[in-house]
Amino acid sequence: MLDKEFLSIYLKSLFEEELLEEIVKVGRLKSFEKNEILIQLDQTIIYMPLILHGAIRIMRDDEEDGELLLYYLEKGDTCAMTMTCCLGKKISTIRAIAETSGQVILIPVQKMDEWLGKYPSWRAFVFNSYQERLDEMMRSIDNLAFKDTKGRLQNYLIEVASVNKSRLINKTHTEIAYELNTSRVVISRLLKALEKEGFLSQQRNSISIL
DNA sequence: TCATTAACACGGG
DNA sequence: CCCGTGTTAATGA
Repeated sequence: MLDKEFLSIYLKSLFEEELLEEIVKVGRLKSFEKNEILIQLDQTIIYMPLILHGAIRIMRDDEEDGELLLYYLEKGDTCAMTMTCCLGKKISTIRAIAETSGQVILIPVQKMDEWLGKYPSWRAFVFNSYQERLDEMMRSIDNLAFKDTKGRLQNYLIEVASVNKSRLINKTHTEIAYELNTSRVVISRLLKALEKEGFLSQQRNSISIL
């Protein structure tokens, strides 16, 4: 099912030959559909996901306070939370949901550990991913701490447009409110305001950024 | 001032 | 009829 030719299309620039072969040997290809829940809260992680294409949103969960979008994962990314979970053999503190359909390679935890010492390119990849996720988190925190809801909404829309590779955003006000952890009334009001400013146009069930 | 909750009207599918 | 949207009124941080 997994063959080297196929993998090379996505990962050639990232890893050396032998590592690609190992990935072919132990990795499992998984396709996912839009809105599929890939990792649930409190789930034990046994695979590390490597994203070939598509986008996945990572949500932080809080019992009292609902959920909040942390960041998106795209082609070539892997989940930093998963990596810490794997190394510490911990359960997940996040939820991963498919934003679009796509494919991932699942790599068993033991292998990811083993490769760290064996392949420089893997080591670089892991640290790099970690660094990138940390940066993303910092951006999210800045967003939360220093921007008003309108600014957060604008950034959110731009990010969603970017991962979906489309200016059309097929989300309802309710869904957006949920991901930004605010109420729908506010989203409706702000979207209306942004529409008046000429930042976007609205249709039922979708928004287009101009 | 701006967010939240509840309530209601309107319209499309 | 149900859902998504627009709006208002009351309350709170």
